[in-house]
Amino acid sequence: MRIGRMAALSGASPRSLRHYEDVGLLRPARSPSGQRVYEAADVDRVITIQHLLAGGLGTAVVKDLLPCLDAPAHERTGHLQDRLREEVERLEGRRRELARQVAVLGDLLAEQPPPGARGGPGRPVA
DNA sequence: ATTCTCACA
DNA sequence: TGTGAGGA
Repeated sequence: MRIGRMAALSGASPRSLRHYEDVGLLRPARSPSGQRVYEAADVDRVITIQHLLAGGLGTAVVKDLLPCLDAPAHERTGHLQDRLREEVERLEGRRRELARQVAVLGDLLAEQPPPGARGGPGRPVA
């Protein structure tokens, strides 16, 4: 199938599909005229890639996990699981850091006097 | 009508 | 990642 159909079936825009190829996530064949030719079996792969990307993984990480996604379920090394756990830990750490920052900014905001008529909001104070 | 590459206020 | 140009 060509890029248009893959886009429709996977939900990834043609733009994204070309991008995935640029970063090495996909290697569709080419027709003699230069058009990308995708295998029907790649639809799942593209969908999985989108899930991983949506989960906040970088393209480098996703690229590293591709062999796991291609390998038959019975001969997986657990690398995928390890990597996902690693990412979850990293994101949870970030979540805690963000919560801390939200708390700090929240406190600062609470200390601010209500916006008055003069010297309204938006004016940087010295 | 589709897709391709390249480039960007 | 979107958008548009210019060509096949």
